[in-house]
Amino acid sequence: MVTRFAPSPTGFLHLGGARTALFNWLFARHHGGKVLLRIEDTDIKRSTQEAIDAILDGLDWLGITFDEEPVFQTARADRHAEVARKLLESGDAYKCYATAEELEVMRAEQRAAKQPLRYGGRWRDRAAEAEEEGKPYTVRLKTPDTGETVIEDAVQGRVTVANSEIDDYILLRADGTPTYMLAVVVDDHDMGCTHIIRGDDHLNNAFRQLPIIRAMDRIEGGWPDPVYAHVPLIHGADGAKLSKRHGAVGVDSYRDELGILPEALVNYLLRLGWAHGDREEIGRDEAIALFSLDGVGKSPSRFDLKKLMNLNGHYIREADDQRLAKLVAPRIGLPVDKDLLQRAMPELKTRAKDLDELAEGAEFLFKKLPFDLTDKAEKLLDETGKQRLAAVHARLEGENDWTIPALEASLKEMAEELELGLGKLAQPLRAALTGTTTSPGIFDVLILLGRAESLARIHARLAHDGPA
RNA sequence: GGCCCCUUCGUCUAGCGGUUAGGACGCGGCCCUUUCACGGCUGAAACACGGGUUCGAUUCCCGUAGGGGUCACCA
Repeated sequence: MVTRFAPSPTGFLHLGGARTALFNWLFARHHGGKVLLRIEDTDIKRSTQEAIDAILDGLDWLGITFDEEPVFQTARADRHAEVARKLLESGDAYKCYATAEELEVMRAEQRAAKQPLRYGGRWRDRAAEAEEEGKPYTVRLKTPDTGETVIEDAVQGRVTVANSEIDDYILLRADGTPTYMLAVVVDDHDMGCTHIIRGDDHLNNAFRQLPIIRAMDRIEGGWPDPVYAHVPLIHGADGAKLSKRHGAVGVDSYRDELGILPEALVNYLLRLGWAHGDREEIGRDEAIALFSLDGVGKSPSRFDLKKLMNLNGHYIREADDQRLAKLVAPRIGLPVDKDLLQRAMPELKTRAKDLDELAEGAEFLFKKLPFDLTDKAEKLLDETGKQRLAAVHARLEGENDWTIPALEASLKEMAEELELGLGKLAQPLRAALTGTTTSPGIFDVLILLGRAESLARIHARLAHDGPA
């Protein structure tokens, strides 16, 4: 059992591609088979090394690994041409001398006449004529023109297309290079792929590719039909195929710009178009255990950032503190004490849905006096706020047991004496300590900052003659 | 336009002839509470429409409508 992911390197790793890769990977792992990677770089003009690196990098980040070295399609051009030649020799393909310009004119006429756009087989039954000798030609597949082709798709079910709908398309370009349509089929065969799991934008292609497979099976044998599984596409919020205009579509921007954890994206992508009863939060190992093509739905799904974010919050809460500290540190615009950051993590991580929010929440730890307060925090330190802060300061100065239970007992007692809610003391204190109105529990903040720093920050506020 | 596919709350989905149509995100309320979160409870919210088949259709069949995909010497 062999599956494969076959991206064309014309950009970053697209979300849709990532999900296709994930499904192939899960399917293979579930069945104890192999997943292979093939880079479809036959479009030399659009393929770049950066794109290849970006795709490899994205897959690696998601933890999608392959069982063999990647196959580069361009390196196999000779083999593709060889298959084309066999098809030519057997009469399953023929030489076509029509030029690109002629064909464009033909299509324009068909469009104008509202006819279906077809090649029509103008060179199909003409043996290469003498006068064409030496002229450039393309090699076209001679597809059957009667009957119909049926595919039992593992996701889409039975799909039937009349053979008359299938055009004689080009296998080899005039310069002798293979087209995608030929290359995929040959490579899938040579790589031993048994299951083709891909986006359903390829469903129509399957009907065009099958004739090559069947012809080769007739010619040399050993070319069985693969099992096809065409997975519905991911759409944007507007219901159209996900593209650049929908904003972030590369997995790298989810990592770098949105601060998403790979396990969150994997879980989200898994649930987009696939389900196993009511299960929502599914880790990697469990995904392997549960995955099957039966669970893949037939309708396209829309990408919902809110839900991804929610899942991300879940995985942040579950993530190891040391790992989080490492990921968050570079996102804080201040020199960071990694140790302190890690110690604070249990309190910080319940309050963030992405790594930037986490960084934002951690910022107060690393501020240096004097620092500014947010407007809301400033308002908490009005006359009464300052009075209460002064009282708290006095109380804390006399506190030698700097632990959560002791500080909590102390301030609660104080609040009772003053007949105030604890919040009346905690909020001004929070403002002075963190410069903001939201933070982890006030006693956690006191402990994290430590006695000296806490008292210094309070003192700085009391000494400060700012507005209000 | 031809061909192919799809259609359950706003979104992701469960359902595979008989259910008070379930869960999750988001949204509202309540609880917890030192803020913000987390967590718990709770509410509003869906079977596109029309015909069949059937004792009975969300479920099966056929239309209609809507959406999507695809029609290159791109992949």
